[in-house]
Parts: sequence; structure tokens; C-alpha cells
Amino acid sequence: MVSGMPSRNPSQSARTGRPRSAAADAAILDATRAALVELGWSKLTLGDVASRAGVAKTTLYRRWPGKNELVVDAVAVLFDELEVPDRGSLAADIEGVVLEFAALLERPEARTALMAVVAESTRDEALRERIRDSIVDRQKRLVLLGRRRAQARGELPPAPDEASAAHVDDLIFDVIAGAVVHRALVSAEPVDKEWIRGLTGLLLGGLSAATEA
Amino acid sequence: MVSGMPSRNPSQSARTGRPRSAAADAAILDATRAALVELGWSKLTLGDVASRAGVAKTTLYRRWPGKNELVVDAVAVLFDELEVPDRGSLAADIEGVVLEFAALLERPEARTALMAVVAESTRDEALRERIRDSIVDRQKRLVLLGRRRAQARGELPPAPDEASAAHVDDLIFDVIAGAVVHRALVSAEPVDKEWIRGLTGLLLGGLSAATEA
Amino acid sequence: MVSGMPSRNPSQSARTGRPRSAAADAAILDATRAALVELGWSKLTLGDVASRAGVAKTTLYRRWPGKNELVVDAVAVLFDELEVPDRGSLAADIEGVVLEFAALLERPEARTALMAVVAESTRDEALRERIRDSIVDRQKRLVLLGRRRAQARGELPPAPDEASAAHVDDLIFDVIAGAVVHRALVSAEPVDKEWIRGLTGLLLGGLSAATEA
Amino acid sequence: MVSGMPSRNPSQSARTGRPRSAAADAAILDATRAALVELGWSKLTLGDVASRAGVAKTTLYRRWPGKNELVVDAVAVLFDELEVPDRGSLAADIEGVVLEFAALLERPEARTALMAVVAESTRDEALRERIRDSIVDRQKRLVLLGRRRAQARGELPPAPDEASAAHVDDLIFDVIAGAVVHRALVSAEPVDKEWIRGLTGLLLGGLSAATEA
DNA sequence: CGATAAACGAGACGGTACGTCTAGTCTTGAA
DNA sequence: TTCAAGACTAGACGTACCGTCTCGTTTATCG
Repeated sequence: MVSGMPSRNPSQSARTGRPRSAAADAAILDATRAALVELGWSKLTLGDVASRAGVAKTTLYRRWPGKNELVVDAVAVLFDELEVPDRGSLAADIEGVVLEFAALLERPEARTALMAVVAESTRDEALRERIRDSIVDRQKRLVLLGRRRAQARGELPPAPDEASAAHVDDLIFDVIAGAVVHRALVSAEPVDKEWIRGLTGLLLGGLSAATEA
Repeated sequence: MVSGMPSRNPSQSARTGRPRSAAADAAILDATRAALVELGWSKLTLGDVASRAGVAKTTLYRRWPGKNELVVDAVAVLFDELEVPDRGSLAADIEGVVLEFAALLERPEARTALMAVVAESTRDEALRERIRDSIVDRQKRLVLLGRRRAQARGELPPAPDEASAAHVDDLIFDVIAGAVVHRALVSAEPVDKEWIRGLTGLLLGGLSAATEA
Repeated sequence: MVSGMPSRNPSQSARTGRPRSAAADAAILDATRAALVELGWSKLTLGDVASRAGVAKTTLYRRWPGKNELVVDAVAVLFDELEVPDRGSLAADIEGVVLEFAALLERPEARTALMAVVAESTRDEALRERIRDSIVDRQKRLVLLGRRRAQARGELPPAPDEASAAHVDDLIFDVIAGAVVHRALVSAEPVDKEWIRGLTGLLLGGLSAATEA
Repeated sequence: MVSGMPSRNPSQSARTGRPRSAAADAAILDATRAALVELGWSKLTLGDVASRAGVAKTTLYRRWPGKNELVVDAVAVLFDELEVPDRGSLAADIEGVVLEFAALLERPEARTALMAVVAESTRDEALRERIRDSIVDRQKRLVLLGRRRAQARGELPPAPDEASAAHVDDLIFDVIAGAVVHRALVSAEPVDKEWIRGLTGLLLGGLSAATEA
């Protein structure tokens, strides 16, 4: 199943009756992003999204359980656009992906939505799953790719075993993503080139120290 | 310093009229934390907080502009309880403070509130200021203290100048706080001893590499 | 004629969407009268009316602009119950209708509501219209009927022309209704048989004197 | 005791302490009338009256129990300005006083206040008393004076006994006042010369018919 | 003259209702 | 069976007044 798609009736196939409009899904997600930009998370209402999308509220509720899940689906695709540019060195690759991530966090729909759904997810197990599936786990590919590329270049030693490599990947993922998000949204200070260089230096130092040991 | 306190009438001193009840402030903030634990951010209502506190809604609105500001003040004190335990080495000190921070993020009122107000702050400059003053900047003392202690122990070289030291402190702050928050709330995985050891190792390696250069 | 009914969407026909519940209208008006009896005008709240009627506040506000208009509609039907009993003579007819009117003004919902909405109408042109349409003009039929009956009996000469007859009708209407209301509510003294006999005598004398001239 | 004055401490004289400001009474009543003109009964608030009068709310509540009583006192003096002009005949006298009364009912503070306090009085015995004492009974002097003058002129026979004369006076009072109020405020049509002539004709006819019998 | 006592302004207080908004569901007729 | 439309119940929102209270201050009379 492709993430981000609202679930079809799960029990059995709906052979009879009018089929759901495929266009409606796209219109709703577009409208959601547009409303996030204009209004932000807390002032976004599903009634407004529905009318922007030219769709009845019932249509919307038939496909998503509520605001949280809709917004997760609406912003997940933004994160899928992230890439690790091949800039020739691990340091440059890290700087490149961080720049992209910082640019993403400049977009108002991402800024306002990300923290909000995470906040909601602290009391909603299903939402936490959805966020993990649609956003978090999908972006770990960036760390994996960066590491493999560095190993191919000889900048990092080959992984002794997959399990411990995955642990390190997870750590690096949380450190990079966490540091950037914290800088951008909590400390509310610019993620500029200088800061990124500092972060990259810290990481590379830490990684090489770890591999030397 | 009196941060975290609701603002008295700012223009001029209120010598006249009935003075505001000091007990009400405490009751409201206690009620806010209790409601956060029970209901979480999104189901917390100011009417409920008021009635828990045994206070009229107007009293609450007279002192705080809204839910965001109230919650910032209510949880800010939780962050003030963080300390850097002196465990004899920089590594142990980092592990100690991260453990404390992780414990704080286990508390439901902190979990649900922190991300939520940050999300709101992306569209509210005044709220951003308030968070910075009441929470973020106040906790940077932890990094400062940890660094000074390490320098006193000789684990880190003395700072060449204050400005660049502050930059490094800020970086370390965002990396540690960001990584822990991201691990706990976004990745939604446990901040356990093993993970903390990995993070600490990465940091120490990065720091020593940086100071050797 | 459907006066007293809340206005349907005025611009164009509502063919689409769920139709408004007809039962709700009746429940709301009943609840309004009941609340007027128990609480009186000034303590009647729309929230209370809604909950008595088993209806949400929004349903109420969707149909009436506010308390004034709702109460006018709620009490207008009481006035429609007034009749001119055929007692065989003009004097007896007048006494009969005044007795009925006095009995109406004994009812607490009418007492408390009538003056209140009139008071409000002194600053609200639309409300003035509504009162005129729903209450005042509808009751002028009583005077018209009484006059026609008296003319048929030969107690009053036939009207020379309709216009002047209407003027006299209006005068008689204001005199009778005004005198009874003033006695009952302003002077706050009983509208008993003796007083009614005096009023009737005054009117008959005045009418016969006018027609003799 | 002169009506319209707020009650001093009733039990016994207050010899000691700061005496009440006499100027405050006047300022409050003036402010009340001004607020009635601007805002009308239902939007008049005691807080606004107090601030218009340059007085604290407590000062106001120390003197009047509430809005109803304050407004009765504030408008009662307007009614005391009514006079029966001596125009030489009973018909002309009636027309004169009705004209004055109609002019009074054109004043917004009187229009909005009179019906409102009467409406409130239907559920408040004490208020009913206050209205009777401050307004209603005081204006019956007008009917008494008109009757005596007409008797002196020989237009009406002398009263056989005082009791029945008082009954007739009361009836005439309710008829005139009621008709004018109903015409002006309920029917919401102009109390113009033509209508007044009709009313006067009706009354004179009725009175002469009664005295002939 | 100093003590006492009430009235005063200011404004905070607990309440209550307001009229609006949004959530999520339900009921129509049309596709 | 879905769809657009829109009415429905439920309940929070933030505001406005209510009538009371608690201050510090003022203005009188009385001892």
C-alpha cells in the first residue's frame, strides 16, 4: 500500500454504488496545504478545507478520521521531496541535505503542521503510527543513503553488522533532524550556512572518533 | 528575574483598586498542569481550567491572553527544575542531564504541551518570544554550566573568546535538546541508557575533534 | 397567511440540503412560552429555551435573529385566540372582548412579553414591523367585526366611506387596547366588570355622539 | 417624602461618617438619561452610567437597588413637567395635555424607558409600587385638574360624591394615557392633531352621555 | 485635635449569558 | 453507494455585565 492514500473500505471490495471520486482526494489535500499556509494549524477547519476543495464535508469525513490524519497525509508528500544531493564528500552531502531540510521548514505549511501533529500524537497511538509510517521512517532512507555513499567513497568503514549500523543510523537521524528542527522552531534562530557547518563538523568528528575506537 | 509571571498592568503602577489575588495565579497554573495531564493540549479548555482552579474565566483572561501563553507559563517551571548533576566527568554529566530531560519528557503535561506551543509559535511572534524567554534561553544555562565544569576539570580547553564559545554552546544546546526531543516525540522511541551513551559518545568525539583542530 | 412563522431562506428556494425540522419550530415556541411563564422576559435566556426545546442553540439562531423576534412569534398566537363573542348588542360585545383581552393580560407570558417587546421596538424598526404584522394589525379584525355586527344590527349607521371608517376603527382599537393595557399593567389595577362597564359606557356614548353629529 | 429621591439609611440618622455627595445623585440621573438617549434601555449598563457620571459603581449601588429603580427615578421627573394648559374649554384642555404627552413620548429616553420598566414591573411588586408612586399616581393630578376646571366652567356637572368622581378620573386617566401610549408605541403611528381631535371628540361625547344619564 | 466612621475611586472577583464557531453526524434529492 | 448541500446536537470560544468585594483615600462628626 502506498502511504498517504486514504484507506478504501477495508473489509471487502465495493462493487456496487457510485465509485469515489479520485479527483476529490487530490483536491482535498491541495486545499489542506493551501489552508495551512493561509491559516496555520490551529485555525484550519475541515469545513473550510471542504469548501476550498469544492467538496462536501461528508466526503472528507468518509476518507479521513479527522484533522490530524488529514494533515499528516497532506504534508507527508513534502518530506518525500527531500533528497541527498551527491556533492562528492560526506561533509558536503550532510550540508546539502540539511540545507534542503531547512528550506522545507521554511515553508509555512510544514512549519505549522509538523510540530502540531507530533503534539497531538503524544496522546494518540494511531496517529503516532501514522506519522511514523508516512513521515519519519520514510526519511531514514536519507541517512541510509548518505552512509552507504560515504562507505563507498571510503570515508566511513564498512558496517560490521546491519543491526548496529541501523542503530547508528537512527541516532544520526534523530541528531540531525532534531537539531535542525530545534534550531528552526524551538530556538527560532536561522539555520544558516555557518550553523550548518558547525553541526556538520560536530557530526563528522563524532563519527570518526566512534569508528576509530 | 520574574519570568513566567503574568504581566502586571504595564503602563503604570496599579496603586488603586483591589489588588490581584496572588493565590489565584498559583491555583490557575496548578490547574493547568493537572488538566494537561488528564486531557492533553487539544482538549484542554480555559473554562475547565478556571473551574478546576476555583476561579472565574474572566480572572484567567485578565492575566493571560489565551491558552498558548497560559500553558507556556504553566510548563516553564518544569523546565526550571532541570539540573546538571556533577558526576565527575563531562560524559557522565551529559548523560545525567539527558536522563533528567528524558524523564521530563515522560511527564504527560510536558510532552503534550511543548510541541503544541512550539507549533503555535510558528505563526505568533509574541508567543515565540515568550517561549524563548520562559523556556529556551533559561535552559541554556545547563550547557554553559556543563562546559565550564568540563573546562575546570581540563576536559575541554578554555574558550578563546566568549562569542565563539556562545556559538558552540548554542549548537550543543540545539543538538542535545533537539535529538532527545526528536527521539522521544517524533521517532517515538525510548530515550534509554544505550541510546544516551551513543549520543554522548558522538558529542564527545565531535567536541574533541573540534578542539584539536 | 403564514405570519408568525420564521422566515425561510428568502433569496431562493432551498431545494437542496437537509430540510429544517418543522417539529423544532413548535418545540421552540412552546419552550419560549413556558420559559416566559417561569422566568419572565428579563431572565429568559435563549440557551435555556434551546435546552427546554431539546434543540441546540444554533438551531434557534438559524431561525430567529434574537430574543425579541422569538418572543414576538411565541406570543403572537395567544393574541390570535381572541374572539368577539356575539352577545346580541354592541355594549355586550365590547364587554365580552375586553373581558377576553383582560384574561389574556392575566397570563404571565403575555404580561411580561408584550410591554417588553414594545419597549425594544422603540429602537428597532424591523422589530416594530414584526410586532405590527404579527400582533397589532391582526387584532384590528376584532374592531372591524364588532363594528360590522353593530351596523348590521342597526346600532351604528352604515359607514359613509371606508377610509374614514378605518380611521375610526383605528382610534377605537387604540382606545380600547390602550385603556385595558394601561389599566392592567401601568396602573396595575384590576380590569374588573365594573371598570369594563365604565369603559363601555364611555365608548358607546362617544360613538353615538359622533354619529349624531 | 419627595418621590424620586434615593432612600437615605432608613433605620436611623447617620450622624457620623462622610455624608453622601448630593452632586452625585444629580450626575447619576443625568447620566442615566443621557445613556438612555444614546443606547436605549436594553443596552444601558450601570457601569457605563457610573463612568459617565464620574462615579464608582459602588456609589451607584449604594443608592439604587438596580437598573429598574434607577431608570424609574431618572425618567419620573420628565413626567412631572406635564401641565394642563388652560385653553378655555375642556376640549382644548384635553387636546393640549395630549399634545404635551405625545411630545414627551417622542423623547427617546421616555419612549424606551416607560414600557421597559412597566414590563419589568409585571414580575416585581416593589417596582410596581415605585412606578405607581413616582409616575402614575402623580400624573392623575392632570385629570383631576382638568375635571375641576371643566366643572368650574360649567362644562361638566359637579361631582355627586368624591368616590365616584375618583373612579371616573381613573377611567379617563387610563383611557387617555393608554390610548396615546398605544397609538405611539404599540401601533407605532403618529399622534397628530387629527387623531387627537378624534380622541377628544370621543371622550367628550362619552362624558356628556354619561352625565346626562 | 485626634479618633472614628462612613462614603468615595478604582478595579479585581465569581458568575452568567451572550452570539459565534467548529466538530462530527444526519437527512434530503440527484447522479 | 457516493455526492453536494445544509440542518442538526454538542460544546468551547472570548466578551460583556452583573452585583459584590477589597483596597487605599477622603471628608465629615464626635470625643
